[in-house]
Amino acid sequence: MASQAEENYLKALFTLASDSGEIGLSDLSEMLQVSTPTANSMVKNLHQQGLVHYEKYKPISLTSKGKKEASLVIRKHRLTEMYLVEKMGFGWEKVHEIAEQVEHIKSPALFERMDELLGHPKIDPHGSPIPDRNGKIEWKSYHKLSECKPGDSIRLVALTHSSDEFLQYLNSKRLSLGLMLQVESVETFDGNMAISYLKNHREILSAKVCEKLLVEKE
Amino acid sequence: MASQAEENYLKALFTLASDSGEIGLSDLSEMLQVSTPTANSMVKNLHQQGLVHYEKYKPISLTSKGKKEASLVIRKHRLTEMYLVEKMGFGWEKVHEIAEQVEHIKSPALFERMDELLGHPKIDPHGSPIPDRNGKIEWKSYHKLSECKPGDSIRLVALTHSSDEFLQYLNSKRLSLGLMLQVESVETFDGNMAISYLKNHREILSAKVCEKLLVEKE
DNA sequence: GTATAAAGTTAGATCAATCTAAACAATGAT
DNA sequence: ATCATTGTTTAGATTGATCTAACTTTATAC
Ligand SMILES: [Mn+2]
Ligand SMILES: [Mn+2]
Ligand SMILES: [Mn+2]
Ligand SMILES: [Mn+2]
Repeated sequence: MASQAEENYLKALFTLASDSGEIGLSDLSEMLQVSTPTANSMVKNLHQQGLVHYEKYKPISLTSKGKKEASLVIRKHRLTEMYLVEKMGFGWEKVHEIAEQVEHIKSPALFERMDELLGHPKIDPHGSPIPDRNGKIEWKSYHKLSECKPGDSIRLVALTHSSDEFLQYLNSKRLSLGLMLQVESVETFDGNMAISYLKNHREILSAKVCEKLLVEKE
Repeated sequence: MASQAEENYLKALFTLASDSGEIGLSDLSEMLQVSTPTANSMVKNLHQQGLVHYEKYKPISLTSKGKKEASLVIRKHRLTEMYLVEKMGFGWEKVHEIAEQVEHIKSPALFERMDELLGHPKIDPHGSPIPDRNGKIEWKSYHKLSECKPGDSIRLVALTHSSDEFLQYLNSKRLSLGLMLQVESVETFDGNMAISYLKNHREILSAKVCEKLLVEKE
């Protein structure tokens, strides 16, 4: 059974693989806030276990076994976040830290029960897909709000990143997933967008923010 | 912050203190399934932290600081068990193993929320008291079923031990906490007791079982 | 009271996960 | 092609939690 540390490395590798191209040791060590030698020795360990492809000085990647293991940890993480929000009333900005710990609990029954009680949710509170029991992920191709044009009416469905601060910021603007947004105008100079939503809300969102908001055309 | 291992030692020491007299290293090492030298070095470590009283070759005991810490871990354990049973539908025989892990999660908010959602329960699914936020425990003085006499009508309120097997056994006899029991007869030779309950259930319980069932006179 | 048994301690090793310092390899800029 | 920068690896140490083997102290039994 993978240790807590091993599970965190697998998860980090999976995430890095999905949002960048080649993974270097330094990416991994930075993401996990450990030194490169630490990451290096853990990668060797995971290699021994057949979970990562590794050759000296080459980029790192997960084997299919590794991908599956990683997906299952991510499944536990996201089910937990969803459970904390839906069943325990936590705000979406509070749940990541807790899930980071709960994801390591060894009890298939616990996560199966969360899944059932939640009605087999497909996404977590930040709009990220929840892998199924076999580690399969249904990738949706969403658009960034920043790519929308004036007049577009779209639904906010997910976030590309969900730091505490970003979530707090969205809270302060009353922005939440599922919301319909109207793009009023786009400033070509800096990419600022004016959007309106919820009857009488109107906000100017920076390009930096719009890049992180994923939307779906109805 | 106490590590997972440290928390387990504190909890073991607390439990040993409440159900035996003097605590020897061997009791501790046996309870935690580690070697005596391992327990010995951990006890020294906890002593350094002011959590246990320790002098070479003398019995071990928790300091008041240690007792409080231990109680708070037990609080987390029992709240978790209660939450799993009441809110997630687990059987009382399934929850100990999960709680053994969840009790180490560092998130006061998680346990506060469990407590609220449960309506600040005073006892866990096995009838053991849940310490309050300050680690205070309300000790109830229950009677053992084995001390009851024919004709007694009492309520089953707690268990002195709750191993998986014992809980399964109780399940098979449809015995659960809160139930009213009538003592029909007691066999003086071996202490076997005939009890009736739930309209039409009638069972002979061994002395071994009756010792582990705690009851309250209405 | 001494011998034996039980319980506790010390010493020394291991293993996972981490670190720093130093050496080495690949890249890419002149 | 050379060299500097960047990224990777090795070496060696540390810390927490564990172990076994050997030794010491305390308790128990004749
Ligand atoms: Mn998360
Ligand atoms: Mn984690
Ligand atoms: Mn328990
Ligand atoms: Mn535990």
